[in-house]
Amino acid sequence: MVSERSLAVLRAIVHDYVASREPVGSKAIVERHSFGVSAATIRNDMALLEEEELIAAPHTSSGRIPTDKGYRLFVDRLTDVKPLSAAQRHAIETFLGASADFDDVLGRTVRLLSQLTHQVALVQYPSLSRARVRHIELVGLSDTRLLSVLITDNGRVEQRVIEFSTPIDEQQLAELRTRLNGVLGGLAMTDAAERLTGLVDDVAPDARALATAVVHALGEQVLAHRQDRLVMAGAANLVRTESDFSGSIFPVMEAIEEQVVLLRLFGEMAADQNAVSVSIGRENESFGLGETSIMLSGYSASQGDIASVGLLGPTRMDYSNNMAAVRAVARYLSKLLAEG
Amino acid sequence: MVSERSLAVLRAIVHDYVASREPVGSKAIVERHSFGVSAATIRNDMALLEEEELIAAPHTSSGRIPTDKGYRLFVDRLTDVKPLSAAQRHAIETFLGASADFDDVLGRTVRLLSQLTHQVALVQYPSLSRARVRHIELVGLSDTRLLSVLITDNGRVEQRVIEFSTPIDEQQLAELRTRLNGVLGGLAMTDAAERLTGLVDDVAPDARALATAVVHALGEQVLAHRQDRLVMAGAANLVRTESDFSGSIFPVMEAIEEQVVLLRLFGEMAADQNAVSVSIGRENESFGLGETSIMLSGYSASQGDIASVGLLGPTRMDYSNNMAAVRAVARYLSKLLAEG
DNA sequence: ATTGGCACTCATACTTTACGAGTGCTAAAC
DNA sequence: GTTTAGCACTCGTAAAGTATGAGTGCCAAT
Repeated sequence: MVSERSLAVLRAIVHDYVASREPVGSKAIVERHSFGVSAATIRNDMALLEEEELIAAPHTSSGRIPTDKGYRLFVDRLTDVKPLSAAQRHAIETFLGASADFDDVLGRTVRLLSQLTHQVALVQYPSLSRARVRHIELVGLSDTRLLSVLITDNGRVEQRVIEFSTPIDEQQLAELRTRLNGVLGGLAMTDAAERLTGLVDDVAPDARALATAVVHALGEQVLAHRQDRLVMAGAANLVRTESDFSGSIFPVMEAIEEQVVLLRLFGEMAADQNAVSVSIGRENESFGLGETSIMLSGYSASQGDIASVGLLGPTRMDYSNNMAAVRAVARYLSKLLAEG
Repeated sequence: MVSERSLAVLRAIVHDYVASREPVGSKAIVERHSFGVSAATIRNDMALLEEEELIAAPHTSSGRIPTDKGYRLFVDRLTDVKPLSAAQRHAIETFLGASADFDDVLGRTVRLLSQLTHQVALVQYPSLSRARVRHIELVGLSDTRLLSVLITDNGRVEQRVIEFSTPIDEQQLAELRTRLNGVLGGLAMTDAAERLTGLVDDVAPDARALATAVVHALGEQVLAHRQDRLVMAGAANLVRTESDFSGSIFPVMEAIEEQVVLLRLFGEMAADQNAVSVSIGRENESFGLGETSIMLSGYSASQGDIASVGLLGPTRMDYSNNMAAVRAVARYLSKLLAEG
């Protein structure tokens, strides 16, 4: 069992190592923190911590650095979420205050978060499932190409091009548009999706082909287009922290750009709206991100659709500060979207 | 004056240095290329090239590497644009073939180009000026918030949220929508912008406030929203080539993420549709990109709107291959957009 | 449980030495 | 005039040896 003081020592080690990037030794601890005991005592505590695999030595005779397990314990039990500084609060309000459309808000959000934390910030587009259909527009682009635009009541605009082998009949198109808006307008997406299936049957046979294709495309817009987009900012920060990675940051950069991996990871991590969940180091190994930590929090788009906002960085990061920033930004974002 | 053979030597040096990243010496040149002369002769040529500042020595007694001026000469006069390999052609067609909407096409384009060149690929959104208004949709999001959606005949969808201090009258909104579509539908953007100004005067006084705000917002959507967006892919490639930079790539990454700098740079470089323009090393110093080369070509969106597509990477890059790739992708992109 | 003392470890920095790729120059050959 | 062989010289890099010192682990005393 690890004593209370041992844990305090762990906290000190995490703190100092994050700040200095250098393995911290017993002597440095007694100097920088007021434990009121000697270095030898700290050494005993450190031996304990090492036995528990909470800290490790990069080489035989050097200071210790926290292990992933150490960070985990630190995050779960040793850090109290300190409130943001006044300057940080102010930054959030000015940065997100003057907001325009949805895309814009998410864009500002990631840039803000990456500035606050000096890490790569990420935000996921919320699923459309709880939004309501506000308007559907069908616009012919050419004889055989059609653009369907789906507008939701929370300001999202989703578009899609539909290709036909035979020319589109303007008349049929207008009827279909009216009909779609009449039937689907105001419905929640999930309900709209259900309604879509039955819709084709009522259409005059000669307009059947058109209707089928459009309905199919809309269905995909609503369903398949679930939570498959991320916005990112601050990739340069990954370069800045490059020395925290044992190898190259190339694979990490690739994973970030690929998005697919991150989306899976986001999916697996719970997106609690009132907490910040953290995934540390090797916990992300299966995603090729064994040396990075990801932290995220849920935010609610209107109607209670929940998506995630968070950040990614080297395992050695300022968890305390970053968690506070993620939490604050997530809350502010929810608030902002609820107002709109 | 530099002899013909000296230039051939420069070509060899550029080629070998780009391939190996190592300063190339006289001996290596006679080994790898069949000049039919001895190393000493090559040395004489190299002395000439050095006098002309086309090559330089990293340290007194080592091989030579091309200077920016050397690359410039190489690009302007020594490289012949080789056609792409069959595999590359194939990649372009399969990658861009199955295209959906405009955003999607540009997204695929950058990813493709970054894969072909192993550099950071960039593509600029074309201005809307020559596109035609296809449809304008005004959708109330709440009492005081309005979403205006502008759809062009080439499939672009631009959106904007407009905020009001007083509640929106649904009736007035419907009228305004009908009127806007009636007046602007089918007009080219530039003409539409002109028409907008006179439009407010004809509106009933009590709807004046609404109309003014909407017209103002639309004006901005059309005009201000000119060429201010870039899509990027392959940032990881910058990390891969990190060793080609003397310092950190951090500032370069920042510039790329900032976009503003790049957009200025894009603006200053000519966007010829039939050529690839290249800006090398110190030529970009004023943009904080003194160690990178940028190359781009124009592509035409429908109706002859021209924007740029290209790439960015370390000065030491395979200009020959990359120029071919940029040119091919730009052409294919133009063709694809013309068809659509 | 804590502490001072002390031997031991080992990464880092520094110096020295050796090596060799590559140049520049000169004088001879073509 | 151009090309070439020869050779002295430079200088970065790698290898090897040496010193330093931060930091540990352990033990016996408090």
